[in-house]
Amino acid sequence: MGRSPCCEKAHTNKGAWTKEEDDRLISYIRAHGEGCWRSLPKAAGLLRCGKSCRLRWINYLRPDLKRGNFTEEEDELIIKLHSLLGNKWSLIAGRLPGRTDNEIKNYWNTHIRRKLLNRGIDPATHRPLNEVSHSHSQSQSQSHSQVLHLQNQNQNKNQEGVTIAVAAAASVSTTTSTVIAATTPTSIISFAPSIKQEQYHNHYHNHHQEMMIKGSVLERCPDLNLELTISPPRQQESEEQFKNRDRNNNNSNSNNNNSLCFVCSLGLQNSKDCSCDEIVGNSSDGKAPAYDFLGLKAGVWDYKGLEMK
DNA sequence: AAAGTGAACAACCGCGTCTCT
DNA sequence: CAGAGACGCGGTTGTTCACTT
Repeated sequence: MGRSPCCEKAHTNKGAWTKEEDDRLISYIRAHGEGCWRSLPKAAGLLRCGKSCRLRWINYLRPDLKRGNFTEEEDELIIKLHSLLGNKWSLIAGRLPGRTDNEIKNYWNTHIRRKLLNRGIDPATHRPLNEVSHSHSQSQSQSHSQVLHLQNQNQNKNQEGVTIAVAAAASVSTTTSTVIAATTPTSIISFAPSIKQEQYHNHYHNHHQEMMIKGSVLERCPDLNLELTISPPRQQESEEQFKNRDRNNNNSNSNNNNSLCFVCSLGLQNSKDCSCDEIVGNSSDGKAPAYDFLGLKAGVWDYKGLEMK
């Protein structure tokens, strides 16, 4: 049985949007908010498919879009994130305020891909082009699938989910500066409801495979450090316990006053999104100053947060 | 000035996943 | 639990524009 079309194609416009259509869409969403894309076109008086409206709004009309050229820092961040996440454009876009997945995807294909090739790096694997790499492509796909798996699992998260502590420390080097990024070692991914710790171990292979995943990420991106460990679910921790732990984390990092938040690291000091005051990053050895890489505020890496804001 | 070519990016399409009934 | 509808994502295509010949 085939899938029914998302709209009556015979009665919908296609191709470039007109100013009038844009205005209709904007005013409708201003009045009623986003969502219900299927019914939106009719309600807004647009002869468009709901999907098309959603895409137009998200990629072009949304008021919080940044537009304009990508900065060198954004370039490097995209490369880092891509080496970690692969073609998960929406996840990457979630870490770049004001940028859309489509925009980043296009930018990758037109600019960054070439840039990496000029550097002698394979944009698909982030490895030197002259490196023949059967094993590398294997580990690459493995780590990407692991990330994907984490994402998928987390989409099912609920109150009883097992959590996985993630110590993610990363340094993002740019042409103008070096920003050290780190999160608390107790960063937590909320996990699938139905997967208990034992199941997790079965599901996420044995220790050996775990090390391979870590290894593959580190190999491709030596300044990224991902530590996967098991911790009790966040929900099992009382509010007070959590606050205490959070406080301790902050205290232990009181010397890291040089930290930059994510927004500032992109050169957007004084932006409304700046969160320098809230920086909680640290590293287990206390050596690295930290900023909130991947939005890991308060040590909690809610993986869902990696998706579109 | 016109034709050809490639880059950039907006938009479309198909499919996987989630949610609701 | 199954099926249908809705949404979101990633790959691909189409169009426009700038540059070169």
